[in-house]
Amino acid sequence: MEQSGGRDVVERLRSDIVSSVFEPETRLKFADMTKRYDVGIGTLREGLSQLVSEGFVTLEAGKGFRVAPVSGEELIEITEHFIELEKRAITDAIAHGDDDWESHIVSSHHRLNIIEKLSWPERIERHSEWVQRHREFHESLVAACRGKWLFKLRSLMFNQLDRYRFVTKMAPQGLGKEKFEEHRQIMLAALDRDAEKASALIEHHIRDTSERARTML
Amino acid sequence: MEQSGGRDVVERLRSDIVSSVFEPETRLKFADMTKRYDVGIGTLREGLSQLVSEGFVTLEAGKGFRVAPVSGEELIEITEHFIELEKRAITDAIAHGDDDWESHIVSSHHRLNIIEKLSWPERIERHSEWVQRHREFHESLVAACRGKWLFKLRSLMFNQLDRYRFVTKMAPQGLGKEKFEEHRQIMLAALDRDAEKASALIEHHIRDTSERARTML
DNA sequence: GATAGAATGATTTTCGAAAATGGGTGGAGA
DNA sequence: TCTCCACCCATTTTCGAAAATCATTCTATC
Repeated sequence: MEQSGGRDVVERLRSDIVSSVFEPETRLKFADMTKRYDVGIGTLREGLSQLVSEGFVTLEAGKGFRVAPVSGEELIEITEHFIELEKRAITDAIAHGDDDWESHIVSSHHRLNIIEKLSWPERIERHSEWVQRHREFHESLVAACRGKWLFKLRSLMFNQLDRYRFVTKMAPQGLGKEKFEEHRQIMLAALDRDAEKASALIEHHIRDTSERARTML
Repeated sequence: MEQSGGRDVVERLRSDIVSSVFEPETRLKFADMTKRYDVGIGTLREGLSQLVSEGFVTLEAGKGFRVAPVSGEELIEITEHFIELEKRAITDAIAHGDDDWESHIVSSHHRLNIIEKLSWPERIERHSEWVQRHREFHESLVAACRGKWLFKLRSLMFNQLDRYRFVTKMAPQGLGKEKFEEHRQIMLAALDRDAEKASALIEHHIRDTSERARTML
């Protein structure tokens, strides 16, 4: 089998930062990183550099890379930006989505469901998979929106929220069941082409999650 | 004198793309680029990679980097996003700006003025400087906005607009004088703490420029 | 004892050579 | 004539060694 190759080192890095494998403000030294991810210095540098643009990492000239800090203030700001962008995106997607769009929503929701139905220990075991599928589900909802930049910007904000969502995932279960139902409701509203309802549901879904995250920060 | 060092290779690259030194869709080969910018392959790759996140360059795995395409549709979308973000940013800046904020607006406007007052041939001669000072002026207006991400996102959109602004700059003069006055009006509204007026002026300023650019595309 | 400066070690940053990949040409077989 | 495959060249992508930079400790001098 072909080894990782090193093309998805960015994803692994982002995943590790989101999962707090590296805590905020931690220095990311090349000596350690190259061993951990089994790639060369140059490749790693390119990856880190990309994460700087995404806001996960900071770069101080001459001092190297660090994991970007987190704060309640920033969480609030990111949440508001995301909600704003997402509402516009889903409204447009609902207006212009075709059959492929609908079917992809259904399939990605199903994939998310499979993990969300698992027992608690199994679920945290496969947490990185959950992150991936959760991202894909929300992405599928707005996939049909024209507006390349609208999509880019909302994805930027969504990825940032992943960092903060993580803290709520490690908390005692109970909120899982709620979110489970919320996802279903959002899907149904989208398939029903009810933009108003889908927007409202998403707004509540996101804002509620962020609120909980903020209290746990 | 110390040679370039290679830390601002990103700015030179962006500047060359904005100025259409490399036309859209052009392949950016490392062999040529390393000679042109006098930096190594790795450094260049890191720079290109950053421009991918900013949307100036595209990267197809295995096929290398290309200058991102331009289109009237994208111009419209970028314009609307920028106006939306900029209005929020300037409103917040006007509400919270201090004396330093004001004085920096005045000084950067002055620096822009110096170039805008020049004769036509001199002005296109120093076009890259104009781009820089124009950016700094608009940036100074919103510098006091809290909201790190609001600032980031609006800057992303502003940089994209630079590409499209360029086509209008090469057109026969006449619009120069108008923009000259518009910049002054915007500055006065900001110093007067009139958020409504400043927002309206900026909206018109940007939308008008984009409209002209679109007809010339 | 305090401070500046030099020397040392750790880490980042740069760079070009080597490996991997893609595109294109030509020739053999049908 | 057309298709397929093997080869070759151009280009990208990866990688680690060498140079540059930053932080720290040690020493000499006031």
